[in-house]
Amino acid sequence: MFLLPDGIPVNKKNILEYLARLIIEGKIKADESLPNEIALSEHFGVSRTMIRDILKTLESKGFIARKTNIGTRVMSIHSWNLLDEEVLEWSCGALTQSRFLLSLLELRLIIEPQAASLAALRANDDHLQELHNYYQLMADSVEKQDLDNDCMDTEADIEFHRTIMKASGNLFISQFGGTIRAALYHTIYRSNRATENTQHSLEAHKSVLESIENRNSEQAYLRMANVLSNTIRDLGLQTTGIILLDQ
Amino acid sequence: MFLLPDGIPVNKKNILEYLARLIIEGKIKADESLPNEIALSEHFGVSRTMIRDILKTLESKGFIARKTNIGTRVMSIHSWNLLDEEVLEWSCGALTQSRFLLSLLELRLIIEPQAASLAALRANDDHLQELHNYYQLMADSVEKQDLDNDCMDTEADIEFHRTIMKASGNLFISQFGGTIRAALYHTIYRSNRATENTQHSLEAHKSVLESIENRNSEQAYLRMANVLSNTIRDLGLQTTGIILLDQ
DNA sequence: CCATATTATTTGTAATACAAATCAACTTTA
DNA sequence: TAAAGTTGATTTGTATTACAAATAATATGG
Repeated sequence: MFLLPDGIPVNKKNILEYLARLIIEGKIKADESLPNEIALSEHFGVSRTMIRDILKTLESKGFIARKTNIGTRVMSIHSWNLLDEEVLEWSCGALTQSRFLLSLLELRLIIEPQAASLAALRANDDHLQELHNYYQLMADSVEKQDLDNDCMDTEADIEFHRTIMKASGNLFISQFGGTIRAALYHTIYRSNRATENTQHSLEAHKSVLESIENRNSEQAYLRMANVLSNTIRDLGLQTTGIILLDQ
Repeated sequence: MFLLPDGIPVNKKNILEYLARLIIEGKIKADESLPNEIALSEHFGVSRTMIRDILKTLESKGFIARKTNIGTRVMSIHSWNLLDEEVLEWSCGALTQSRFLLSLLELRLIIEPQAASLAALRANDDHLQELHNYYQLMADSVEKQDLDNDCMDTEADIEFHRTIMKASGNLFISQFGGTIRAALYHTIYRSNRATENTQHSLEAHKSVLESIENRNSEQAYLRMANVLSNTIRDLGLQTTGIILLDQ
C-alpha cells in the first residue's frame, strides 16, 4: 500500500495526524481513494471502530468524503476546514512558503487592524490588564537578549494579538483569534527572528496598546496595520490588493 | 429527563440537530452535563454507537467536551465553531435579533469589501461569467416583480456574494464564502424584503460587478462597502468601529 | 442488445464485552 | 489528626462480531 508510521506509538491521535499530513503534504492527492475501513484497520493494527472514528474526524475537517460502497475519497484544499485549529497547525508545518502563507497574512492584515479598532471601543479592564501583562513579557525578553532567547518572546507576542481579537467583542473575530494559535506562531516566530530591529517592533506593539487604552479606534487600526506591515516585510513578502486607510 | 423529539423520525441527523438546537437556544445551558451515553441511547431508542457518533460530531463543532468518568459537559458560545456550515445554519434560525447577527454583519463589512478588491485583481473569466449570470438572475427577478417573488432573487444574490469571495483568490476568504451560505441567506433575504428601493440595490450590485470587470480594486472595495452599508441600514441596524475608506 | 435481477463490496448501525481513566469513599499509617 | 494510599464505582474509550443498507458490477432472461 502506501506506508505506515515508524517508531511512533499507534493510537488514534497519531494515526489521525499521520493521515492528515499525508493529505496536506500531497502524498495522497485529491480524488484518490483511501483503502476501505477493514484494510486500514488491518494495516494499522487497530479496530475498525477506531478507524471509523478517525475517518469521521477527517471528514469533519473536510479532508475526505465517504459514501456507501464508493469508499473514501480525498478532497482538495478548497474543501479543507482551514480555520480548524488542528488543520491550521498541520498545514502551517507543511505549506510554509506557499500560497497558504500569503493567504494567511492577507487575512491577518484584513482582520487584525479592524479587531484593534473594535477593541479600542469595547475592551474591558481585564482585557487591558492582559495586554499589559503580555506586553511586559515581551519587553522583558527584549531586555535580556543575552540569554538563549535571541528574539522577542513569541508566546507573549501571540497572546497579545489573540487578546486583541478577544477584546474586539465580535463573536467571529474572537473565535478566530482562538483557533489561529498555530498560524500566529509560524508567522510571528519567523518574523521576530528575521527582524533587525527588535526594539522597534516592541515599540510598535506598545503604541497599539496605548491607542486601545486611549479608546482611539482609528489610531489603533493604523498602528496595528503598521505592526502587520512590518511582519510581512520582515518575512520578505508583500501583499497586494488589501485596501488600508493611509497614514 | 428533558424531552425527546416529537413526530419526526429518529435518526442520526435529526438527533444531532435536535441536541444542537437545544444547546444553541439555551435550553441546555453552558456547564450543564448531558446524561451519560447509555441513558441517551435508551432515551432516544438508538444504539450507544450512534449516540457516540452524534456526541463526537457535537464535540467537533465545539458544543460539548467529554472526559472519562466526568461525562459530557456543554460549552459556551465562545467555544462553538461558528464558521462551521451547520452551526451557522442552526444558529441563524435561533439567534436572529441578538449579538450574533451584529457580529455577522460586522464580519461581512470587514471581509467582503476586501474580497471585492482582491477579486478585481484576481478574478478569472469563469468568475466574471458566473457573476454576470447571477446578476442577470437578480435583474430578471426585479423585472417581473408581479409574480410571487415580491423581492429580488435571494439565491442569486447569495451566489453573487459567494462568487466574489471565491474570486478573491485567498484560501481563507474563499472557504469563508463557502461556509456562510445560511448566514448570507438570513441577512440578504431579510434586507431584500425590507428595502424600499429594489432597483437601487440592483444597481449597487451591478456597479460592483463593473468595478471588478474593470480591474479597479479600490472602486470595487468602495462599492461593495456601499452594498453592505445598505444591507445593514435596511435591517434597521448600525455598526460602529469598523474602519472603512471614505467615499 | 437492452432491461431486469442477482451478487458482491463497502459503509452504516447495533450489541456486547472489556479497558482505561477518574472521582469518591474508605482505610491505613505516620 | 492528617496525610497518603487503596479500593470500588462510574463513565468514556476501544475492540469484536454480526447484520443492515446502499450501490456498483455482473449475470440472466427476453
